[in-house]
Amino acid sequence: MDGALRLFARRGYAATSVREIVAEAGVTKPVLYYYFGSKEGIYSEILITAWEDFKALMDGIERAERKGGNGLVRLCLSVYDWFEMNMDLVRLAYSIYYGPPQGAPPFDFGAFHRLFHGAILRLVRAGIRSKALKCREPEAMALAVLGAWNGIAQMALAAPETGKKAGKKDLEKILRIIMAGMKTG
Amino acid sequence: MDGALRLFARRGYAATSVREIVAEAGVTKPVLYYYFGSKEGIYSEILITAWEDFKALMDGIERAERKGGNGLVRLCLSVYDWFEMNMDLVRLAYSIYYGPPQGAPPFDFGAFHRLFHGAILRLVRAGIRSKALKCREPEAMALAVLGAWNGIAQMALAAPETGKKAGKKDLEKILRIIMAGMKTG
DNA sequence: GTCTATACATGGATAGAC
DNA sequence: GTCTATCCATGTATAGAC
Repeated sequence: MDGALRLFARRGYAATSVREIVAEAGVTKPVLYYYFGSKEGIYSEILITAWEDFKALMDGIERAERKGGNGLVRLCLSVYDWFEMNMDLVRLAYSIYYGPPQGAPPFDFGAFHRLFHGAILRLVRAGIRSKALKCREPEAMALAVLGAWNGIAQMALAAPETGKKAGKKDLEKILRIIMAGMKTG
Repeated sequence: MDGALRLFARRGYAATSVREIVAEAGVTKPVLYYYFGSKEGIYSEILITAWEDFKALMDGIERAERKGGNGLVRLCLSVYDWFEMNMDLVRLAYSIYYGPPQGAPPFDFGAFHRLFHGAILRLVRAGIRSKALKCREPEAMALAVLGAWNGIAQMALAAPETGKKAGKKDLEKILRIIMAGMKTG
């Protein structure tokens, strides 16, 4: 599954052949069909596994949040850490969520987006309630934060091409700029 | 070329067959090979044409800028108009620039990005010189603006799935929020 | 459970008539 | 320049031995 994900992320779903996948894993075709049933099968299995992992991460953050307060910036940075450890998955997800399905079976990539977006929105609202933030449009504010996160993540994804190495530090910097206009006082 | 672009954007490069392209255009395969040489040929031709078009747009904005002043927000909105008229192209471009090449021949999608980014950065610096903006980090500021643009564009691209219809108005709103922290006074 | 060998569809691309 | 018919590589998937 790791090898298949790497190939899907680097060549695309349709452009990756079963031959390449099994070669990468050092096995033969019947092995793949025995365990996953089809090319679509291994693809779906990869995504379901990743989704469970992401849900667990967000659950953990949510719990930590309840007993201590973590903050918008911290949330974004934690998710960014996960992103850096799962870049292949995110590359594949982005390319299909925002782009063409490439012949791959349907998958609800929006679920990742909604879970993250929801967490941001909750924190923004909490900030407004506690008067740490002054903005009257929490929805737009959440979008601005999410947009910043996406922007940096995408620069990192495009990095091999551009040479620019966007990272956590840039994310922090931009988040601060955005929030400068929203903070009270 | 229009039909091919539509298919590439909706199914992906590798997942689109020459058969489908010629069927969409109402011709036969030899016609495509006569005019474009190969599947890669028609793909490259589409992208080169789009790139010329985008360059012309940015040239026009640049000229208008020199004699009158246009502003960051206006620039973003103009490019957003172009985006809305070329969503198929942008969908394809995003999916390959940020994602896997899908077996398509190399193309410098970064050029679009650099041209837009450069224009934003110039306007930010001009704003700082004229003391309309107070930020000391023009690079990060430009990234925040570009990120906002990308965020809205991507929500629009994902819209068929999510049902949320992000558009020009949302872009304007978010740009205002971002700039609230950067404006002087 | 894992291999070799192969079935069968579809892919991109072309030959050759008109 | 545009067609019909076809070539050949590659694709996913499986049969059947071990």
